[in-house]
Amino acid sequence: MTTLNDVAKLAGVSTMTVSRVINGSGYTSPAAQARVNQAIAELGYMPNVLARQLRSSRTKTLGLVLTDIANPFFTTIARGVEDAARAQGYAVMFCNTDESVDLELEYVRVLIQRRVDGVLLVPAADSSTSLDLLRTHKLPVVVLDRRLRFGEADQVRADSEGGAYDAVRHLIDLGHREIAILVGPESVSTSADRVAGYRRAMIEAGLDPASQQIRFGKYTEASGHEMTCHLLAAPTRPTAIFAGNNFIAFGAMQALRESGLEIPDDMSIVVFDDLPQGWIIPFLTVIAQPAYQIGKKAAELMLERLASDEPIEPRTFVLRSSLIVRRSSAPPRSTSKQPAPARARSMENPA
Amino acid sequence: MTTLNDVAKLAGVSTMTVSRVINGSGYTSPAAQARVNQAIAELGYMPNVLARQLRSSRTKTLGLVLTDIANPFFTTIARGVEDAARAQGYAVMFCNTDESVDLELEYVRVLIQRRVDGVLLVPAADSSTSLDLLRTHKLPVVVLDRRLRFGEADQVRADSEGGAYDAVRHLIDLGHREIAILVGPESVSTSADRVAGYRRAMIEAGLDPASQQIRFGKYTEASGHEMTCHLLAAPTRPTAIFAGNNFIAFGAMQALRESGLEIPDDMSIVVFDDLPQGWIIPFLTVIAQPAYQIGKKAAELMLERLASDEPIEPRTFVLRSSLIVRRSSAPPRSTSKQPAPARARSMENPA
DNA sequence: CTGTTAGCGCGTTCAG
DNA sequence: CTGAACGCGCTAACAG
Repeated sequence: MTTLNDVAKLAGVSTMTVSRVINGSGYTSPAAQARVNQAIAELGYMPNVLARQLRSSRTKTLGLVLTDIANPFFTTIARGVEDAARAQGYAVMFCNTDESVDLELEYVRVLIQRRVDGVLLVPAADSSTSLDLLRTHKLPVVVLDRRLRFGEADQVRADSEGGAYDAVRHLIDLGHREIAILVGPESVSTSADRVAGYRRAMIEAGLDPASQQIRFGKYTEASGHEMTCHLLAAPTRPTAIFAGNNFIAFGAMQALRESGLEIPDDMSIVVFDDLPQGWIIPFLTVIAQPAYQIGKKAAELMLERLASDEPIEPRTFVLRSSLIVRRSSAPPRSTSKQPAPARARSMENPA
Repeated sequence: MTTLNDVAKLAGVSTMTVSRVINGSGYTSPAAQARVNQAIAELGYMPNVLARQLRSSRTKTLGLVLTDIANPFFTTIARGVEDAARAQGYAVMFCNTDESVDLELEYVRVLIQRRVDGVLLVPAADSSTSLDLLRTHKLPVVVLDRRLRFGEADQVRADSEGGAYDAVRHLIDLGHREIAILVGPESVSTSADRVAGYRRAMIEAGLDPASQQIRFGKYTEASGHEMTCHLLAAPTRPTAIFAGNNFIAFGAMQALRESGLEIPDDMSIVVFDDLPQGWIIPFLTVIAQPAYQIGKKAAELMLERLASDEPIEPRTFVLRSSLIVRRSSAPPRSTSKQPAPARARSMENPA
């Protein structure tokens, strides 16, 4: 590996002059600059960022800890983070926790040891240990997608409560009265918030949430499948399902297929989470979250904090999510009493 | 930040003893170990990996440069890489080139400057500059998904030629005679190989590839849409489309919908690339690539090379891809002359 | 078994 | 405008 020293020797100057030329800091004579630049080109020299980082104790690297990068929602968030980070010369390290607190903690340790400048975190169920550790080491944190019960940190997420309200309201407007909701772990805020929005819509419509099927599981296809099977085995079958995320919806659809039930004829389905345009025959009625914006905004908050000299008060951004009506939701077959038209709040393909 | 020195002072030993305890290298007395460990716990000390890296000039970090992490094929590869890397204490830095040679080069520069130990690369169209740069800096490279025309490096990819042959053979067996193929850039090996497999199957069946529609574009939805529109506007319309990847297929399906054409009644479609189980109503007949295995194998080759003292000859692994017959392919409507049954080579849901 | 010395490659500080 | 000295935090190579 060629070093600053090699360049300095070849150019016949000191290492400091080379350093100054590279970083454009301080004063250097045009003559020196030319010689240095030529030496750099000749040697194919590339600065050792490691040494620079050790010296400055800033790595220009962010850690992004999320539950599953295979989920397009998080993939899109990741792109938002990366684009915003790269724009300011930051790199990103990705970590998949698979919703495991232990893995999360392990990754947080790795990120601390690698001295990232900040961590963007989608906290698993109970991430207090990770967050404590990060606070101890004075690393700034931005919490993504989920609400934080305790502690202070910047937070960016979509409006789960409002989105769920819109989704359920849509189903009620279509005439549904028996509406099941399938969400992830009760301890994850998105689950709780989506159930809260569900409850609000039901109560507002004079329906009793207590008589409905509200199920907590995991945000996975397998869990969605299992919960739906239980749902269908129960004595009173709902006419509509509100799935807490896209994976749960996939599992639910699989279970419905196995039972020979058609969507939306036998069962309407509305999903929290959209898929990228074109990934599926436009079919699912969804609550679309601004995933890219969530990632971008989170990275920007972090970078702003890192760039600021004065401490910044923790900020929380709740981005709007929007109902997109497609073909998976329709009035219930038997009881088409109130054929109130669905009120789409967004275009099919927003620009 | 607490340092080795702080720990050493608190434990009343030298920094070297602390270092030895932490790394389990050399001899240390149990008494010293105990005192050091207690001091570490007391201070919440975490080693500064940066300094360690600077000293040892090994970062235990791999760079993964791919074209688009939004593509589930690459997402799955990324998981394979990450899992294999983490198993040996390596971290991974992800970079999205969006198929741009310039971005690729920029990222490769970043990775070199950050002194990653090796680079896993899905080369964009003509990546010789990036590869040259990597070779100059003596960084080991594993090339993923695509074939390398020149230069030597480890390579891991799926069998594009054989997979394409199987796909087209399947369509021919169904009775199709007019089969279009839509692929990515001609300069990308997967495009060329898939066309080669296509040609072999056609010729073997006594059909003339030259009379068929063979189109090169990009591996994107927009390109798939555009190519399909051209396809449909041509005087002779094929009865089947072989789409070079999933995004091209999405664009094609969109174009078919716009033209009011039904799949598979009016047009059969077979796709190179599967989606993760459950992401779509099981519908598309596909050539499934072992994406996770590709990523895992590539990372393992790299780690093996990094761990080895002696130089290792470049190795190439071509993994089998497999036909999964679903509902998007059927005999052509008009000319159901040879209703030869499709020979599925894989179960619908392989375990 | 333990400590001392030296230096990884760079940038800050302060003299020239 | 330029250079010399020093240290970021850690570990390899020697002593002891």
